[in-house]
Amino acid sequence: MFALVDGNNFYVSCERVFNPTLDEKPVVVLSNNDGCIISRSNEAKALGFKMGEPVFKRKELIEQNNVNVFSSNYTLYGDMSNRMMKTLKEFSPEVEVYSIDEAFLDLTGIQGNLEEYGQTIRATVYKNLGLPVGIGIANTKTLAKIANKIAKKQNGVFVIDSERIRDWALRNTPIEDVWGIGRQYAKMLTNMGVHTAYDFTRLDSNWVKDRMTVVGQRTREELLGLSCISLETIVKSKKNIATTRAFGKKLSDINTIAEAVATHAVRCAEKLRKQQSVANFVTVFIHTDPFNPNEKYIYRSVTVTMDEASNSNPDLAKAALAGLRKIYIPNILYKKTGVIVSEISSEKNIQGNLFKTTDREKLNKISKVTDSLNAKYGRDKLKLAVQGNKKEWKLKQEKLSPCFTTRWEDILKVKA
DNA sequence: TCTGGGGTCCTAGGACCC
DNA sequence: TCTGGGGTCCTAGGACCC
Repeated sequence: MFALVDGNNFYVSCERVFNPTLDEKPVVVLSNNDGCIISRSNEAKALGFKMGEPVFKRKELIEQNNVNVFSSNYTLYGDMSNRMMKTLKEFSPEVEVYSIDEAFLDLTGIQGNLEEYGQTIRATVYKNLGLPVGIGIANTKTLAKIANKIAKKQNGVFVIDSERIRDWALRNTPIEDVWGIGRQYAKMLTNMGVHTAYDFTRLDSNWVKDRMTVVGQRTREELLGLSCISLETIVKSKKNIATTRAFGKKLSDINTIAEAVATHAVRCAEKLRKQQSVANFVTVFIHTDPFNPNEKYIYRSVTVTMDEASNSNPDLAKAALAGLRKIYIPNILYKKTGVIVSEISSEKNIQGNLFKTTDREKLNKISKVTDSLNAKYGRDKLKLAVQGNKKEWKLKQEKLSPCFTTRWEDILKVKA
């Protein structure tokens, strides 16, 4: 049996933990650059705020209802997430951290009533962290997802442990709510009269494979109660790593854009080092505002191959900046840039370059010192000169809450 | 004025090999 | 009329997830 534990309105709930005056009030959390609404309290959902909506389109609704608005504070949410996962690991030896707010637990061998066990998990997470979660339990991950959705509408825990309940759950799950059925497939299926998860299971298996590949076929099997997707408890190293951001305002000057590109490249290097990998390719892209109908949309990108795979800040920044110079066109207002590294392999066995003698020892030492200083004194305390100081490209974060759990100055003060 | 930022997997088709 | 029969590798594009 699998349990899917999922934080309710996770980002909003994290904000509420440290600011109880937000309880029972409409709250929304925005995406980077304060662009879209990406987390909503139940009260905000009731007011009609939609997931992913651009916030500027709902200014009025926000003001009329005194909605509390926050920039996203990933430092806080990430730390709360780690703490939540730690608590969950007390309840199962096998935990797959599926996303920042979700985890699958292997409940094989748990004695006694699973519904009660779920309620105990819920209560413990709430006691330890103040975060509300919903828990779905079933014998396949896809069914656990469905159970989780039902749990949130009921008392927080729902168990699918009989054919009768499975049947009922499938008949009451709209096809677009099934894990693995996205917008395109939902549209196609609805047009054919497939409206619920139950309808989907009635389709011919080969027909499903023809039109939705083996992935769709697996989803169907999982809904039927045949487990095809196993628990993945080992964190796999990433095959691509990206750092991309829109600018706070549109930019044209190459030097300012270069600061952003160098900083994104350094961020990629840090992520590589964290998983003990090196990358061979560095892709840089830059584009104008895709939403402005009055200007031509321009998107340019290039992939630079480095002489040797690397994870050092200067190597990646150098490659990324060389790429930027290739694609940059002057006198254009750009909106966003990003760096993506790929062809990732282990840092333990790097393929050397015959014509280059890299002092890798030295580079690694520099990286170690840089990482430890920055861990202690804050991100980018030690940085490359090309990363600049002006931060003109930085994103908007006008409504950021403090980093309550990760920064000494931000610790909550209580008056007694 | 204003619209996020990450990832993964699968398949078809083309280029190439013998 | 009729045009072999295997393979591999790579890429682009499309689907999905949070």
